[in-house]
Amino acid sequence: MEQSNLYLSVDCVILGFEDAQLKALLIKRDKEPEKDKWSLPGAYVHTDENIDNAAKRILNELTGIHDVFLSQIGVFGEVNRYPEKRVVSILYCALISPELFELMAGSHAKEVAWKNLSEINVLPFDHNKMLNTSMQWLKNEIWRKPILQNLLPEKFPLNQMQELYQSLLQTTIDNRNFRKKVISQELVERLNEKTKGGQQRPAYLYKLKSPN
Amino acid sequence: MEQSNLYLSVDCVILGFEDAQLKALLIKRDKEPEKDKWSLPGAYVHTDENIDNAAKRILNELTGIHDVFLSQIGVFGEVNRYPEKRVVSILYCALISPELFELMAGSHAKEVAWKNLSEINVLPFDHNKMLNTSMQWLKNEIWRKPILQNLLPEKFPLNQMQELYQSLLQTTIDNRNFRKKVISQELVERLNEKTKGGQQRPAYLYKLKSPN
DNA sequence: TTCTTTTAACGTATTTTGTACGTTATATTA
DNA sequence: TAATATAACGTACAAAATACGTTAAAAGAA
Repeated sequence: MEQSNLYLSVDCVILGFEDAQLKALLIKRDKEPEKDKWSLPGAYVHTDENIDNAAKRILNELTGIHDVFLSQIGVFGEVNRYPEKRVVSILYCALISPELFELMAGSHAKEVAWKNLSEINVLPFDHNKMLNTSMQWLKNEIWRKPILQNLLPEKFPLNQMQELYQSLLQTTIDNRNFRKKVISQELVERLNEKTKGGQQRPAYLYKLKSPN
Repeated sequence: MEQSNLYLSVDCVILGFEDAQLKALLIKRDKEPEKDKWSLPGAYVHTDENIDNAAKRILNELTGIHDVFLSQIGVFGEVNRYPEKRVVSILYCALISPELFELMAGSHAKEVAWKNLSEINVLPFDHNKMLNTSMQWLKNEIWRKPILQNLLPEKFPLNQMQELYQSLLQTTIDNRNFRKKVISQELVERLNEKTKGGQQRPAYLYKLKSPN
């Protein structure tokens, strides 16, 4: 046999947007190596398990998050990326709205928490590289519909959506051009409802248009 | 241990363009399963081997091709994609000009040959899916420079390049617009040479501009 | 030598897409 | 009802993509 002793894992970069801040979901590891360090949620793929399903399972077991749209975005297979064993990892990414999900640490996660991207420093293994790859991927894919699914609440005003895009892309966007774009590309649909309780003119609410 | 007995392989879709035809490089398998069938070149990744390097090594061992720019384009990990064992495969793709490379079957390849895409029917395992994924990837990536590196001869007339694009994209392209595009995007550079021996007006030769 | 055939080379007008930019409208609170 | 805060919107300009027909240079035939 040409090959053996190789392990396959999945790691997840789950990005969340809340209070105009971009956050990533991390777990505090409850096992070696790097025990007690914060890292991306990840675990081994079972031998009889489809990789996409493994990603969903692992994310759910570690963090309690379920039913999110996970995109496979890369393979991380450097020989020494993980100590002791050769572990090749498939990276998945999702963008979600933290307020829509309840966190529950499980399996080898001692804790789960959202961390502001700006506060995240050194992560174990090649997890920083994974985070960077995810951010890059996101900038390329952000105008496609399915990615937004779990990111915004069901109904939202356009300026909230615009702030989200600005955070993700790290730029400012002209509000008129932003409106034109999301409407012409049929990303959103205006509802007959407005925001309430603000201290100023209310805004129309929108919802994501389902992809055709 | 949560997982074991999982294998990692690499498969390669090598596309070539010759005589205005798009071709794929296949090997005749010299081992089970699917012995004597034509399939994509592929083999196991070694435990102590970087995946990109594995792709280069495997391609070279099976087909004799070396020094090509291989792009990683996907992970194929369905549980039953391969009989008997769980093998997850990483797919690599390259586009090359057949005339620039000499083929030499080796390792578990009994033969190597270019096959017109139109002649390729059922391939073993999920190799048809891999081929489709490659074609799709290619349509998205075709305007980026490095992909063309080994596809055209060193010097070529623009109409040859246009035919190539038309084959790959399966459309017709207006020749004036095509010229405008490749020049404005600085993909090519005109040489002070013309084609010879044709039975009509000679064409200027171009070369690929090296990426900055 | 000139005429015919074949393919190369090229420019302009139009449409579509993206960008820049300032004013008016509608709610709340004082 | 006046002041404040934010939502909503349209137009002019630039850049990119598309559609389209004519002239130019060689080879081969008459």
